Amino acid sequence: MASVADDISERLETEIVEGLLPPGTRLEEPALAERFGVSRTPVREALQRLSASGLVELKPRRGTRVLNPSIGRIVEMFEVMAELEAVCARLCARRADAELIRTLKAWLMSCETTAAAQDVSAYYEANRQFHHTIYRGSGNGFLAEQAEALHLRLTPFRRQQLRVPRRLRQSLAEHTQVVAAIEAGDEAAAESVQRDHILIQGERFGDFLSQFGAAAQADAG
Amino acid sequence: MASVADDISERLETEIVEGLLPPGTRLEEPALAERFGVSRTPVREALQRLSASGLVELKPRRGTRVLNPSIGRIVEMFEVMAELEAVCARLCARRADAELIRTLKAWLMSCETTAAAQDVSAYYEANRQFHHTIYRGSGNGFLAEQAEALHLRLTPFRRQQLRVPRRLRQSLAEHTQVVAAIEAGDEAAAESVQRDHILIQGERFGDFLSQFGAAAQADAG
DNA sequence: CCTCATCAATCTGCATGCATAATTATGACT
DNA sequence: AGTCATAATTATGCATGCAGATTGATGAGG
Repeated sequence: MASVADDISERLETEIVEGLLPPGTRLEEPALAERFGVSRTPVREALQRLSASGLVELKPRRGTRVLNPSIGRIVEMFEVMAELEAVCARLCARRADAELIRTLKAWLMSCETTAAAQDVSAYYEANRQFHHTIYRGSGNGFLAEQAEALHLRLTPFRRQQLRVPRRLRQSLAEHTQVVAAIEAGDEAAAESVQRDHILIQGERFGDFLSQFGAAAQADAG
Repeated sequence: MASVADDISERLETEIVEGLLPPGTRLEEPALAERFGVSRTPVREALQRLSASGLVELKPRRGTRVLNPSIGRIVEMFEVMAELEAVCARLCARRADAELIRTLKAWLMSCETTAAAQDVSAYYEANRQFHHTIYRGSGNGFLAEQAEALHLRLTPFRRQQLRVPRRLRQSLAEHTQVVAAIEAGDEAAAESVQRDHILIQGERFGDFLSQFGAAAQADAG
């Protein structure tokens, strides 16, 4: 049922998100076409979609490469992510029902257990589901989609974040605070806690990259 | 320099935004190809981009048509627009310099004069520039791009809004308030005023519709 | 008269070919 | 030897062709 272009788009997307295709990697149509055993046409369509979702950069007549944003750009994206999540949390506090709060608490617990078990990939999934639940809990499907899309887009740069165990504990504490605020219907608190929760990741990213100095400044234009 | 696909994409975009291609219109590749005097290939690419920017809907094997979202969906989009604008206004109040405030006041005055002159299209442009200035004034280029993109995407549905003269006067008053708040550095006021300014356009049915959940799925397409 | 099944016309998705621009490799000149 | 200019190679953008799916049109049956 899924078209070839869709399939290629998905496979490339996961490879980019999982870090197999690092930022800056050039994606040449003939090579991809041969690799997937298809012609260039569906490959081109797949690249178009990835370009639209902001994962790759498609310069006219100059080829496609995995997006390699500057540090400043990434910080900007985390800022927007923080604001989107803050809005979701606020609307969630306003509109959430008992069912959603139960789901939220379930994922919170899942985050805690996977973190305790040092299961990194399971923690990532639980964390993603936790945030996803808040997006959906906003009661605004469009907002949820936008948040999900940006979350995905930022995944390649969030990957290194939670290697620091102390940050992970603090992150769990913030999750608990957000759930409490949402359950209490405290919109302002939910918004504020969630915004800072994400903003810290942006700052952490800056700290992380500053270790590498200007080398990471390799801008894709 | 601009590729054929880019050109077609832009032309279709303006036609959709300006209402020449109403929501629900089917876009057939052979017809467009003949109309623009090119082959189907660049037409397909153009449609892909429009699909990515959310102006058209591209169902596999079932063709492309101008996006015709349900009322509930439009309300959701306006709600997100309101939140994005609110964030821009808040950051603008925090970071704006004298130069930006001068520009903002200039566009505000342009809005007033074009409104007084009943020049609808000129007013639209002045209004767009006014909001655009706030986006840029946020100091976050990524945020500005997102806001601009959503603003464009909502244009077909905002077109009928300001036909009501009373709404137009109120809109101008709200603009004045936002500028005042930004100039005073009052982040909370700027955020609040701007959010309501946009929310009124979406008619504030967000809370109402969220209670019904899937009931808002009554899609006309 | 209306509903449903079958068939023709049309459109979409993918493959392939070609011209042009960009990238890389090579050689001449300072 | 280093730098610049030139040529070969490669990739991109668009045109064209074909198989399969979808749309609607036509005719049979209730």
